[in-house]
Amino acid sequence: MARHLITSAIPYINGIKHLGNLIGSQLPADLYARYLRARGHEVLFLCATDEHGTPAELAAAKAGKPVADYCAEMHDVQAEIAKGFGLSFDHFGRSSSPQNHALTQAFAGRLNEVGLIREVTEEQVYSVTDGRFLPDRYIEGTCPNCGFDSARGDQCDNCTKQLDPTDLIEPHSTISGATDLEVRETKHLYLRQSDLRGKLQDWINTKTDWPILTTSIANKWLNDGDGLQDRGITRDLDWGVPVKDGTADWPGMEGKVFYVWFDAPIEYIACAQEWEDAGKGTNWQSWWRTDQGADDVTYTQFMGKDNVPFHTLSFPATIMGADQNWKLVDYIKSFNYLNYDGGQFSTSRGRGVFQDQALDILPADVWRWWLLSHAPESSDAEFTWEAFQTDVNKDLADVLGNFVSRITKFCRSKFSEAVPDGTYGPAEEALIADLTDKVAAYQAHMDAIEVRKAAASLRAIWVAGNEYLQAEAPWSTIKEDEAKAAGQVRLGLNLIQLYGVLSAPFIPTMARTMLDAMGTDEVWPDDVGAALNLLKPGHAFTVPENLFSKITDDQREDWAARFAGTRS
RNA sequence: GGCGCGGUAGCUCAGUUGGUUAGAGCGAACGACUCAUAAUCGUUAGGUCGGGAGUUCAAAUCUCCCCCACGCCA
Repeated sequence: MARHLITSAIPYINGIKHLGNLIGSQLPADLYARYLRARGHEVLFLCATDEHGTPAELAAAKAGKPVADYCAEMHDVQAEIAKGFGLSFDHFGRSSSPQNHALTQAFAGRLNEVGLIREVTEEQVYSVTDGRFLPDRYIEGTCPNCGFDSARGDQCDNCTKQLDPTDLIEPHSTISGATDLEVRETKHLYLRQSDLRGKLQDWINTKTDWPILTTSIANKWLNDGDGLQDRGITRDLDWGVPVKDGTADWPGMEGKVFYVWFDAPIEYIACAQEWEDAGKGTNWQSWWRTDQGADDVTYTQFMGKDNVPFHTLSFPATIMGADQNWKLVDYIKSFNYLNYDGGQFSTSRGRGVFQDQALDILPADVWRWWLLSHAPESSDAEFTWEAFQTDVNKDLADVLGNFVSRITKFCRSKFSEAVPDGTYGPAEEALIADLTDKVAAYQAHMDAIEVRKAAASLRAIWVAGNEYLQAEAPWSTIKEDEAKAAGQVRLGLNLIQLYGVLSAPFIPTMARTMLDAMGTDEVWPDDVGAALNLLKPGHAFTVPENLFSKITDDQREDWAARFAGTRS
């Protein structure tokens, strides 16, 4: 038994996420967490909402609510959706928690103490009407190069020329439309990441087993141009973690907050503290401090590719720089994007299926199975309604669901709703040997977090059951040798139990239904032969409702039309 | 413009350090079966592995050039 710390990238607070966000981190993380727990390991699986920054403030303003209230509400909404998808977080925290405030400030104080913080005075555009400094992308005006009237402060989308906000003609705030903009001086803190470049490079170089996607992105940032740059870790905003030097005030930094990308990863740690404070566990330090028991912890992070630079460099820079025995990540599993019907999912245009809508139309397990079996591991993946329909109908209804139906109903009609008494012969021994290999392959893929391959091997295990039934044909056997047929049915019923256990990480609800119908608990089949003898003759079971009803053509067409356009 | 991941059967994808007739699932055709959600099982067809050149006894797999798609950055 080992100890595994697992974190999923924390979703941003401003609204409900689409399916791409789900398969990009939370869902595979949950798969892995469930698998490791099933294998008997000790797991701490954490996630949270990422709540600070300008987009949260703007979303709250749009909703006409104080930002703190807005975030609290949206946190609950996201927590409910996560529950709906069966995400088995040990705690779903908030980056705005008091624990994260204190820890973020403590990290900053420590980094300052060891000389890794420098102060920089820079000029930024201030909007008098908005009462705030404006990030470049929130300023628009006419491009001095091409005359395009909606050029942003960082770049003109029309002629692609890179701009400074001060280059714009008739600049205005995109938040309020205000034109009374002025340039003001403001002071910010920078983390001297460049000082840590060598240490980070050495560390990344040891990670030869990481996905190429992960290390290539890290190396690019370490080596492109002048190499890793120092990074501003503060902002002129109201909503965030107030800048402090540990617990002391930071002269000249009054009224400023830490940049969201500084405090968000620290929430991974603070979340463990929240977990303990919520009474869900004890000794959170034993998961995060190598001097307090975390030496034997394996830490795995899941995220989309856009998050990789922050997890391979910025956050490790914080951890290494602090030099206080904080746990570094052991393995980063990163994902590409899921596209929707030939294009991108678009939150702004409401294109694609959002998580709440997905749960409205179909059970979570259906989404879990399709998304996981098509996880964008090696490249971007493609969601189409046609593929989704044929895949889930085939896999979940025809291969798995129908297997459960045919064997339970056959037993009920020819024997009873109890496991019949019959022995296993050569055919059954051959199946056990075959399944022993297939289960080993499944475990190997799960251990390696090869999500698609694990799904394929699980499916092969389901198919093996149908192959067996087809070859042995108990419906024919029973006509001349009832005892032999009884053995075949007993094996078939035991297979349902086996499938329930093995499938649980992917489709926990259906798996639960299968195990409940068989009246058994979840016991991992370390010995497949023993596992297929778990249900003894006489053991009562019930015939479950169909595990999954197929998606009809009408439903598919309806949904395809409904989610193509704008979300109301 | 720079960089990154890709470009393998109709579709979605596998292909370890280069090595016998390039694989899987879906879809298709045909056949078997009839217990079951008209489900299942089997067989077959199908690819000059984006294009070109090179290295090698041997390349989807290495090198160079080009084309295409997507993404990131400036």
